[in-house]
Amino acid sequence: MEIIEKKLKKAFLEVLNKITSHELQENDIVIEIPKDNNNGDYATNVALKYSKLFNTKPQALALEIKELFDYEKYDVDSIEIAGPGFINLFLNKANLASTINNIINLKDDYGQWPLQDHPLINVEYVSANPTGDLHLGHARQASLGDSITRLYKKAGFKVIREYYINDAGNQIDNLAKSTIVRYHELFDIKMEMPEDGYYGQDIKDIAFLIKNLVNDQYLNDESEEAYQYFKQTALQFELDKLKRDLKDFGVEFEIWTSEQALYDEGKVDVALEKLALTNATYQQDGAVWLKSSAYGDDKDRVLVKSDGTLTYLTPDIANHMQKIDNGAEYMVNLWGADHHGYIKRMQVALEIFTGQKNLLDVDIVQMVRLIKDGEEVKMSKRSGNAIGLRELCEEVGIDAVRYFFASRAGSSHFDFDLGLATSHSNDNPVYYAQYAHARMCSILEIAKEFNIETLQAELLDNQKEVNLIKHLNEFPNMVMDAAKLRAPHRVTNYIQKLASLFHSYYNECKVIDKENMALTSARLYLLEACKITLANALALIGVQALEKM
RNA sequence: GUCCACGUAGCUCAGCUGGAUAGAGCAAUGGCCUUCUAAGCCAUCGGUCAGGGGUUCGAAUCCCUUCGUGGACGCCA
Repeated sequence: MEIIEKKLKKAFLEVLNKITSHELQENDIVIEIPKDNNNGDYATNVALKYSKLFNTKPQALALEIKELFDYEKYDVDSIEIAGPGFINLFLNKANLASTINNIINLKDDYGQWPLQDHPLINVEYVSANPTGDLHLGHARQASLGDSITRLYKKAGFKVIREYYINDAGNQIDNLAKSTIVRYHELFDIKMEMPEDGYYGQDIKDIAFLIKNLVNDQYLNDESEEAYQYFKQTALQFELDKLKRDLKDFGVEFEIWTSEQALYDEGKVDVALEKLALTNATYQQDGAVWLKSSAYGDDKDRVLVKSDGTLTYLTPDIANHMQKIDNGAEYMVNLWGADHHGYIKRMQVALEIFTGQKNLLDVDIVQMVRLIKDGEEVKMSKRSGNAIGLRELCEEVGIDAVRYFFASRAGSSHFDFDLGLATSHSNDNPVYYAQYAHARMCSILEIAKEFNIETLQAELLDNQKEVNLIKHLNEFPNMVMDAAKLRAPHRVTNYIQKLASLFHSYYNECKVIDKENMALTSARLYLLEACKITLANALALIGVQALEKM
């Protein structure tokens, strides 16, 4: 893959190393596309950045670079020095033609980087308790997590997607108890809900299902068998619902790790034993503690409670150890903001285990506030009628929800205005991008019967055409940057810009001109390249590229 | 109280590994369909980048500090 920026970096590196003996690397050179076309097709600040290092003035250094630059080799028409010492490049058209041909040849693979020499990355996200419906925070995590893993793959990283199911612990007992209460209600028997009971409609649905299956068989049955039946049935129901909702949302996982299975397979015990061997644990007040404070945590953490049961941390450590056993060499977790304080202890636990730091990065995804009529809609577990992922998709549409969540950095607080998203759904940015794609398809459809001539890129001399090509050319770089930063909103920014450049071009230039097939052909090549790139970008965030609207 | 994140246009947010005049969408105002899809385009309006200091050729961006918002500070998960 020949990228113009990369070529130019090499070019400047060559020149700079001629001027001085300082050993600069390719990464030391920054090539950017100026906002103003008058400042060239590309620009660099190397003269400003390194004049001090070279013991000269920016302007003088820039002038020297200009003299030594190999114009022919790099298809550069001219260089201008501007402002305090910016070096602005004006490209020759040969560069633009190669961009278009390259995209059309690669098609779906445009933007795909070769497999990187980088460890296998495990990305865990959503991991909501199987005790109710997915809420908007989960939806945001699902959208971001899925887009991040798609970006990783496009950037050439090996990645595995994981959902950790908390199917053990108090919340599952509360699920079972809540189901039992609802089941009895169906026979007009009033029972007391557990303190942290679940009040959602889904629990009533499970109770109804159980009634249909076993009728009154488990009424007032306090046996372990009956309890296990309620628990397992409810769990299975919730899990199936989770998987279905996520799949409908376009979000899938290679691995579903069961917390209970970690217990059953003895992996939690093994983790505890291994930790004990490192001398990083101690006994106090009848509990087993992890010496996490010695590694930068605020305080030590309990692993085994004095009643013999485990804290949430312990099986989660086993979970992360299993990831490593399964080949993960780098791990990323997306957690809700309420788990913020939990990051350090997990990183510490992994450090104690492996002796390595920086194995795990945790990205915090801030909560989503739902706004309706200018006021926050309070989500109450008790009321059981909160708006979740499924309801939101039904009202707004999957593409719009995915786009909306992908377009905002997870670290920022996010108010989701339901009124805006529903009543003004036609103004949603996702339609803007999809409409651009549909328009491109429409023209290409009409032009299907034409006899297309070979590409003469020099005919594409309209400024808007040049801007489009330059933006298309940036796609692979955007993919790599967005992947490394785990920032899917860079993709939506890219999409908005591409759609905007295209819509603007569309209104200024008519693509099809039967009197001038050479120009028409050139524009059709450009259009095809735009369509491929836009579709590839939309695929990164799981949004459909519509052919018709 | 301690720790972390965030604070950019009326609203929701980009820009933050320092660069040229701070951007987009929505909202507001005025134009553009006998012409490849008007879910579009063009123009206008809109900013003390929370406040204050510092670092330097240059700061929304990096550092310090004050204020504000959210979150975390369990032998809950």
